Amino acid sequence: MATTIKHELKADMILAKGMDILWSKGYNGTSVNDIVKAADIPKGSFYFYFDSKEDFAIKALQRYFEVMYKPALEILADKGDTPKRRLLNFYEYRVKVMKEQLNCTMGCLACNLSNEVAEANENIRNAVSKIHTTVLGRLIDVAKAAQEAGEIDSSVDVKALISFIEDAGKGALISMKEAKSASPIDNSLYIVKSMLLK
Amino acid sequence: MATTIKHELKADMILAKGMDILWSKGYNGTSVNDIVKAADIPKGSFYFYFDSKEDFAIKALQRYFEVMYKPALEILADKGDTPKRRLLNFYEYRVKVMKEQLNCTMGCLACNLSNEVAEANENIRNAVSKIHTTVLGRLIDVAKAAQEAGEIDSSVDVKALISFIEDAGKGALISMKEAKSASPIDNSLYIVKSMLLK
DNA sequence: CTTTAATAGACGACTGGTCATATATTTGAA
DNA sequence: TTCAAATATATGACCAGTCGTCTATTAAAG
Repeated sequence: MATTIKHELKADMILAKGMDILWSKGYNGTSVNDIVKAADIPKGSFYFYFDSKEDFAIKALQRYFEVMYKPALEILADKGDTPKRRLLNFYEYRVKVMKEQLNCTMGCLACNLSNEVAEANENIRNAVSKIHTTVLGRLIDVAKAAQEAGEIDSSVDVKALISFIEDAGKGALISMKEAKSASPIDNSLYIVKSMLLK
Repeated sequence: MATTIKHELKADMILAKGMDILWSKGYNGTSVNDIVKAADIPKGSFYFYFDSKEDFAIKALQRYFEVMYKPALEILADKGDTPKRRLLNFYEYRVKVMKEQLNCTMGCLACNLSNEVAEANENIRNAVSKIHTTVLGRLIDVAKAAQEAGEIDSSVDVKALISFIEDAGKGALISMKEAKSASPIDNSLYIVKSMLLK
């Protein structure tokens, strides 16, 4: 119905406005007041559009996946390039976004929330885990295709390698924020290339 | 003087009791009440021993370095082994502690605080940065020694490689907490070994 | 007039931090 | 050795403000 669409539209507007705060200040560092202020809505409205702050965070994660990961996954799936090239395009794209779009701040919303509350909040942990499992699965699929195409040596444990590279990327984001510098993510990309291109 | 020692001793006892909460629940997730409850002291006493919650966190980080990193750095400096072997001992020790002592929970206090509040709190960011810079410096020194001893190929950019491995370790801790599993840190160690032993 | 969408504001619990007061402990002079 | 003066430590009630949440009410739509 029209009302439902309108409802979803406004909920998405609140998510869009509030997501950045959650992203930069974290779950416990972000108050519902911060969100309603950013979205310029009355406080009472927040609970009309979301069950709770936790519900908001989970929907923000879903939105994050749609907005930030979908374009990256399209690069990964683009059949115009070889599998290995698509893998590298994916990694390069992420570094580019982090530098040009986010000025080496905020990092990854999913990683931030995971690191902050995964141990205390099972629902958020599951929401993040779902995203990371999906992305990792796609990456491994492409890497396997690269291996089958002879672009990656058959002796390589592709699943282990890609998981490792993905974790290295997450760690590089922590260092990036801590050092306020692009060098950790540049360095990560540099080593990943040397590993995959050797 | 005696009084100062007594003062420091009690402050350290409060730190010891409160550190675990800060470690597992994060900065914003931990209240001063949580700490005084864990340490079984009146609320007023907290502010006799610490200037603020931020001051407590910074001193907790220093204590974390003393308690958790010092033993690891001793392994790294142990002249009974070759440089490369010490490097591997260091990485193995950390995985062992994380599995046996921490049951694959909590991760690294410094990384947790860094990821949560580095962007919003300059003092905590500096405290964490100091720790990570120190540790990374020691690792690079040993890796350079390994290179000079011919244990690592002279073509390798040691600083870049060790920084990358360190970041990979941090990322693996995020995945470990998220997946509630040891496999990310096991996998990280496995790949690091294959990189250094090849 | 009924029903649903939207909102304002109050709710109790909790936040980090302060402070007056009370109790130990140490000090120096008698 | 004694005893007060001075200093260090201990304590929990209390502060103003904020937290996430909810309910009573209004606005709008059918």
